[in-house]
Amino acid sequence: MLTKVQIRECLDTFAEMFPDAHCELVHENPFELVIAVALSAQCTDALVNKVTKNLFKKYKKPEDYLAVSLEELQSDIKSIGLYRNKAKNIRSLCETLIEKYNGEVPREHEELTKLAGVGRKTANVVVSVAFGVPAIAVDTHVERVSKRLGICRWKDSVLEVEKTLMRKIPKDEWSQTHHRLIFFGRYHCKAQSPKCDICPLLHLCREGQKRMKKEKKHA
DNA sequence: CTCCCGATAT
DNA sequence: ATATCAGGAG
Repeated sequence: MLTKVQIRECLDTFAEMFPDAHCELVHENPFELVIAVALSAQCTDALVNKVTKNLFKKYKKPEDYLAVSLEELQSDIKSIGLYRNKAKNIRSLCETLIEKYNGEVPREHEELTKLAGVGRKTANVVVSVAFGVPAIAVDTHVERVSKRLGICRWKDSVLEVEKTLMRKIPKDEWSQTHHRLIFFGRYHCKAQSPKCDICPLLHLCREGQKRMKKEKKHA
């Protein structure tokens, strides 16, 4: 496990590598963000953006998603995968927004998680990106990077990872760090072929050092 | 824990 | 061919 000073070094390095990391899901309002994040489960941001480009032209309000057949909505998001669940969730989510929230996206985390297809991670993204509330959404990248670097433990659950990160990172840096962790994971510390050979944090990364040794043996 | 699932990288 | 992708629900 990394020390407080070592974690500070990680945060500073993330800042140098990705100074303007941000939410890459294209959206113009909280409603579009909720839809985009709900669609993004087990799918790349790039693909979500490709689909929402047309989707957000066709569907502007919650009512619009309820005006078409389930099959039509499925077909509109099919290329994203998990499309049956996601189409069902979006319809249910829109019904709830209309019935309980006057068609608006609620600002409270607890209310957000009551929406179909919106779990803890998605709610964190929405409160953080749409409403400016400090939060750390732990997705596959944040989890992988935190575990590889030793910011948290390998056996930690997603919730434990989030708690650890909140404990070890100053609150006013949560949202920024969250996006930098994602960029670091997405473009540098990748799942399949991490760039350990050029990583500025290799000296404090057990996992990276292990990988480099293996690579040497293979060569 | 399993299932949902197409697109893309390796 | 297989792993992975801004996860959530049952």
